[in-house]
Amino acid sequence: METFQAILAKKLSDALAQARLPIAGELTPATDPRFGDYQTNAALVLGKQRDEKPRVLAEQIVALFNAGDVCEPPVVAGAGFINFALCPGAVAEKTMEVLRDERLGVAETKSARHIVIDFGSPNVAKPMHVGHVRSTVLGDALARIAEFLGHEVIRDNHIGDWGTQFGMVIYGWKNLLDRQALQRNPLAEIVRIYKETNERATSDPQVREACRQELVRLQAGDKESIDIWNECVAFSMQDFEHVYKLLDIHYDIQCGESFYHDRLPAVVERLLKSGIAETSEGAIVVFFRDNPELADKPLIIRKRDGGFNYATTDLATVDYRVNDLKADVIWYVVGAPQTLHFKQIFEIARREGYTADLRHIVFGSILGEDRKLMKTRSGENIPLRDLLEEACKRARKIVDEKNPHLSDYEKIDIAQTIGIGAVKYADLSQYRMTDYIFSWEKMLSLHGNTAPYLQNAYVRIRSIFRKAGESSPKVEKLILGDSAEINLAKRLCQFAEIVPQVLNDFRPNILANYLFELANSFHTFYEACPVLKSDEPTRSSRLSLCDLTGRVLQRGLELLGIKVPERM
RNA sequence: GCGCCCGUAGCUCAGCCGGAUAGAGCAACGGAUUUCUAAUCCGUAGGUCGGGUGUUCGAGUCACCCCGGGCGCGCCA
Repeated sequence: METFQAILAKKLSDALAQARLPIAGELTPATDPRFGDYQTNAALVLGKQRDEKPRVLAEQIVALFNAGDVCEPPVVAGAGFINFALCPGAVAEKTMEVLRDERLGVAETKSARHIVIDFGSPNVAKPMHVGHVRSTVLGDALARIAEFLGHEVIRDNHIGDWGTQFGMVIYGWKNLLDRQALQRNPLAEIVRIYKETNERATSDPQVREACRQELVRLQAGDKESIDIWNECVAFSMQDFEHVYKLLDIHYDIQCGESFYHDRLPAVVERLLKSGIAETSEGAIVVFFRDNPELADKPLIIRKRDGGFNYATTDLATVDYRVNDLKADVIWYVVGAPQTLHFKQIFEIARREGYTADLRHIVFGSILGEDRKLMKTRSGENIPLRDLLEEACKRARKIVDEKNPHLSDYEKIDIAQTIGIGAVKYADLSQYRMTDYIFSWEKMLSLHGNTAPYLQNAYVRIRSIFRKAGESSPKVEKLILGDSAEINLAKRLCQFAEIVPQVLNDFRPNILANYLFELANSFHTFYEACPVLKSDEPTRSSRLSLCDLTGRVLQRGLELLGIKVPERM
């Protein structure tokens, strides 16, 4: 099934061929309804290339354009734009096609890739906090969309389970652990001993040295150290799993840093052998002398003391993903501060001859109302678990107000769907690069571009079907009489154009924005066009539009990792 | 000091490869409802796109220079 955009683009290139003109410009949705439904700037681009008058070229193109029954004869406007207005009949037919299609018109990609997506990546012995929200939610949404488009996706949780911090954790475990506290709340106790050790180490060189010794023992495979480490990892994983369950997120593999531990020496040896790395001041370092941007920013892959660092791990990770997992694309959904680091890693991978497409998907921070990094009043990171539970609690309050008669069981479920959806949507509806200000009021508002607003549109549709006592009707032909009906139908046909766009530049906010506009179009339709009260065949036609709108909303939100309730 | 990112309505934000008179939501103001969930819709008002110079038929978008904010720059991850 082809989108209108694809059909018109094809017709345009046919017309250009007939006019003996090369393909130029682009065919995009109209910037304003006054210009019809689609527009092209082809004549403007060609005019510039060939030094001819754009409007004259546009007239030539229009004359040769075979509109068929898809659109009205195109119109030249402005400096040389060509505008296309769809025929209502074609819209009705296309909407029927979408209605009959499981995939709602979205084509599978013709070039399926093996994509490893690295997202989330929490640290062991530290609770997941707000800082992990964006990576986790964004990575999951990209994974869902890539999968839907037909790519083979491996979701990898690159857990921080092997850093320097373990020297401190193990020291704390041996010297400061409160067994009872550990039983009550394991992660909190592990965090406590880590923090306290960290403080002591800062002021006391002896403690620092002891921690270093613990780290050496762990890395040498000492049994007691490994046991403690295992226990800490297990406790942390429990916390992660709880959060992932709440968020409805899963991973295909969770190869943390420790997974690569015994591969690190080989990485360094290889790079030394190939001459990419060299010894400098006792450490093994990679220089990028011929790269102006990185010339003064070398990367250490083995410390003077013989220890490896995260750069080494990341290089081993590239190796594993490409050679063992057969990835030809790797997406790193990691915050902006690590931009330089990934430039260095990618550059080394390139020098080693890796051809996989490595992308650092950068994103901004979540800020508190004070415009600073979101923290608790005492300056601590806010545990993600608390944040999500707070979201559900607040959503519950709204459900209690709006729909008190629902059962308790139902309310819990609905509150979770709304609360978690709100947190995710607040993030995904924003361009990923901008820092955004976290606000409960805004994200849980029933007005505006929020998850609850979209969920409510879906709920209203479900309500119609409950009242009708029937499921989607069988119709042969849609009747698009009212302008609200035509607009809604056009909007529904655009879903297939929007979804693939998200991956152009990793912008789920494009999809979020589309869904918001769809919900708007639906509400306008809902106001203007009675469904159940109208006579056949209008009734069935409108019921079909409702059905399709519901399915697109549901699928679209699902691609963002957000669920819809049946009532709220 | 060098590098990267950001600066758009009172507030929160869209605006991908340069395209027509810069758009939403919230807040403000004015209308609509004995409802298919008003948890809504329709309308009004609100802007020298941080500032400047340049590139061209055309710049919020590209280049360069300033201003303001954030982040990063060999032995943490």
